[in-house]
Amino acid sequence: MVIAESVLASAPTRGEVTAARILDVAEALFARHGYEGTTLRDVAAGVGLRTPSLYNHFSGKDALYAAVLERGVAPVLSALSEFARDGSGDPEGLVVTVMELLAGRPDLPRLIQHEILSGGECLMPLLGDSIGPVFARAHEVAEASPGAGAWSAEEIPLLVLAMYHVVVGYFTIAPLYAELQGQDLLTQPAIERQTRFLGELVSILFSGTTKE
Amino acid sequence: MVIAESVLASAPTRGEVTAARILDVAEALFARHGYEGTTLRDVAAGVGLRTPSLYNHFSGKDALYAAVLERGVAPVLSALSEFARDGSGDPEGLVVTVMELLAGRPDLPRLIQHEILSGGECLMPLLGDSIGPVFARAHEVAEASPGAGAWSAEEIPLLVLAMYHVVVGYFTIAPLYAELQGQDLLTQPAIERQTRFLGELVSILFSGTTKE
DNA sequence: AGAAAAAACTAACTATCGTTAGTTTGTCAC
DNA sequence: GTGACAAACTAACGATAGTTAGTTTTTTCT
Repeated sequence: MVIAESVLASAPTRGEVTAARILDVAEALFARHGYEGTTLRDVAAGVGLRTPSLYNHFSGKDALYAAVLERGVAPVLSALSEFARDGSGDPEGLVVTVMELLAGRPDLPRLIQHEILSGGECLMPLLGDSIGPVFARAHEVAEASPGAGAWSAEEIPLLVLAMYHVVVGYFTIAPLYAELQGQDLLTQPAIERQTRFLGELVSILFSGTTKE
Repeated sequence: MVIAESVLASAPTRGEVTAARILDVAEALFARHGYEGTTLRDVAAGVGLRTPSLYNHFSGKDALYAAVLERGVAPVLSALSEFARDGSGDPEGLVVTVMELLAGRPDLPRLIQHEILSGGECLMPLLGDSIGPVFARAHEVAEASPGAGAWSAEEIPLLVLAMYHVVVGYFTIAPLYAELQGQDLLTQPAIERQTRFLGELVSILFSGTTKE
């Protein structure tokens, strides 16, 4: 059996194609109903398969869930790592990058939030050492900002958490907001507005510049 | 044994006592594992009962969940309504009030987040017209602030959503943060720190005052 | 074309879910 | 005390979950 192919890969196997389709359907269902609320029969039906056929691609429900989570979280983590790697990454650029990433996969934030609410036992192994550097870099940026000293050292992590929640929460509350205010937050103009808003937020909170 | 009774109420029936205990256990379990992930057998075991005994107090799992949600969400909604009722409520006071509320019931934010992730179909009937006035009042405050015009009209709802997510998200991510950074966000000093942080955030974002 | 491997299928098992029926225990008014 | 009612119990049902075994179809390689 030919193993995973990289950049110059050959055409994907039939099995790899259906495996990807399974991941797509499972991601949507896990994001909407959580792990316990999602049934393998629903996943199979979404793909157009019978339940046992899933076992030709994944060893079980747990493994499928882990695969969905890993595939979904990977691009975000790599963006975070790149931001924290060299000292050149600015928070505003990170926010824009992450927003573009999530806009293309609006199920991902809900998937991650479900995982976090359930304790994050499946997410934590994936985080590895991608998170620590982000906090470190946030400290650097905050201290080098014009309004230096505005935030105490113990407040920086709270600021990072706050930014995380604002970014992710926007997507998770979109369905409720649609029914509550009759406005779809996931349209392209709405997402662009939110991205602008986040940019201003970062500018105010990290650089200490008041809005003009 | 004489139990603590509310201000002017008669003594609670034995049934009311166990009903309250059922609600307590169910709230904790629903908050941790969500609706689908919580089993009535676990609820009963947590109370020290057999599963069918739950049906002496609630007509089924759905009704129990609805009761938990209603009891949990009521104080928050009344705080929101009071904030929006007369024009005197300031955002900082609201944030402090809500933080005190949630600090006393740290399961509540996770319960609400689970509900929102699942579409909020059970939450929405409870919201009624408690939410609209909050947005309206936010507009008033933002426009009457010293840095008036700093936020455009279309950004005010985003600001309200952002504040909501920062407040609620703090509690939902606490368990993961504990394992990730080895720090418990739910201790009293940590919550007081977060409350101060939120106060500064509101001050900056609503009043337009830069941190000194 | 034909053999071998991959990937679909049918059928069914075990466990556990929410729920119901019927019974026993406990509590309180008279 | 004794009857009446509330609230616990035991036993079990039907439905559905994840999973396995065994079989048939489809693809792939020579």
